[in-house]
Amino acid sequence: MDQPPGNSSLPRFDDQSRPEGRRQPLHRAQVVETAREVLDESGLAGLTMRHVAERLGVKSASLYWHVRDKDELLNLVADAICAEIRTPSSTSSWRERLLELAWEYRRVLLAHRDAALLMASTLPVGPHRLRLAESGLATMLEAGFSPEITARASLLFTDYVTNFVVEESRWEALATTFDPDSDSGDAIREWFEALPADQYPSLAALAGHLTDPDSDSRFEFGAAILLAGLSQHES
Amino acid sequence: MDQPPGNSSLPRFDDQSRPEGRRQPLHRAQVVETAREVLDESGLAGLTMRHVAERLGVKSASLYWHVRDKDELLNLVADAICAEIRTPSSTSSWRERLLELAWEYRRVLLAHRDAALLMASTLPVGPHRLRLAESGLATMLEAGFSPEITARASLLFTDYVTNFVVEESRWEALATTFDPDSDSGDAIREWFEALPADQYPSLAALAGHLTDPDSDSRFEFGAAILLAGLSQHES
DNA sequence: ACCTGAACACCGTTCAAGT
DNA sequence: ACCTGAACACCGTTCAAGT
Repeated sequence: MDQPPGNSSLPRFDDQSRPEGRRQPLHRAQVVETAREVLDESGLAGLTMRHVAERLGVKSASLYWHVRDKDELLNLVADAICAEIRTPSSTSSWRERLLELAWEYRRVLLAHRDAALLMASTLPVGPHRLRLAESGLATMLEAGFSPEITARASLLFTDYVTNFVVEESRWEALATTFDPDSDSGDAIREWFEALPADQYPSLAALAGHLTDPDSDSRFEFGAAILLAGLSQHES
Repeated sequence: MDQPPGNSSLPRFDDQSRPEGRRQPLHRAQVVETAREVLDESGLAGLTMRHVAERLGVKSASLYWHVRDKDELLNLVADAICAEIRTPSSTSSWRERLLELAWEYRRVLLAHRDAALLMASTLPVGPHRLRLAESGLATMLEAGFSPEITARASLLFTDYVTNFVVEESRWEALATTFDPDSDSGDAIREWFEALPADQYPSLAALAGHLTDPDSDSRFEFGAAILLAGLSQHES
């Protein structure tokens, strides 16, 4: 295991303005698309330059002509996934729009294996991820929140969704590891219940709730907390 | 780069109950302590079995006698770091106790390189990390919150702190990469300001606030939002 | 009981060389 | 312009063998 990347550079996404005239500009898009397929099948740990190259019928060294390094490829894949996000219309209240945006973002993250982990490992610098941020910021600015509150709350909200899905996916993977048959995560709950009650009385008592598999409901709960806290700052 | 680990098993931390009589039980603690030193010096990406072994004057294969695998070692290091957390006393209100716990947890995370990333990559199954969770849960239960709200809010709060520090550290590393001299992150702010204003008007306008380097203030803001939202559920 | 040697099956990346 | 061969400098982990 290694550390997530994402700290190396701030790329520009101006690839639509190519030298023109040539007719193999598919190549870079092909690499990204293939990487997305590898991610879906093998997860982030299985997304290696060598596997992507192999699937393209090419040697791994060839990828470095199309892409600066693996970090850039990960950024491109992350942005490609975020292209699926449908930004909410402007007809509803700021609460409804933020809530809709949160559910929509989560939906897309859950649609691709390890997508949340990829977002957490990568800087939000692609056009579609910027579009997601822009949507949240614009919603709050229009609602009359101050620039400072808007900026901070928007980061808070995006990070909430991303990290919720990271934990949600990790929990699901763990539960199926320990309970290959049932999907209820009983083994994990029993582990909490078996904790020494003199040292960890609350943990043992709340084992059932801490391992609650209803992640939709848990997601809604957190989002509601954030929105309620945010209302405090409404102008 | 690889994917964070943490999904492999649910260890028991009962190492104080050893077979007795022998007198080299320092070994495992030595390995963990050395790994913590390597983490502090080289970060999570530099924390490899081979480096830990080398620093101990031993071959990497030897580590596998003391530790099942790297994931277990990471769990032990994570818990060793969390041993530094001083849990707040019970004399104050639930708000004050949760807030104090959050600041204290963040303080410890910031005291060790990549500590937040390590917590995010690892399951909270060690005794000191359980103690941290127990403290938050007990605080809320005593304040009269329902078991369900307590469990969900406590997870929300812990994850908030962890992920805030992950982002905070990432941002700091990025800022010093682009502005080696100044610590103000000017280059990143300018990158946001240079975004096409017709597509990303809010992002460009809020560039200054989005790159605000006052992370103490941003941390306080998020914690206040969570506490305010939580008050809604007070019994 | 503890450690080593040596290997296995991987990584990301570079670079001269081919076409 | 694009790809290959071959290497470099790494990884985590296993396992027979030493002491």
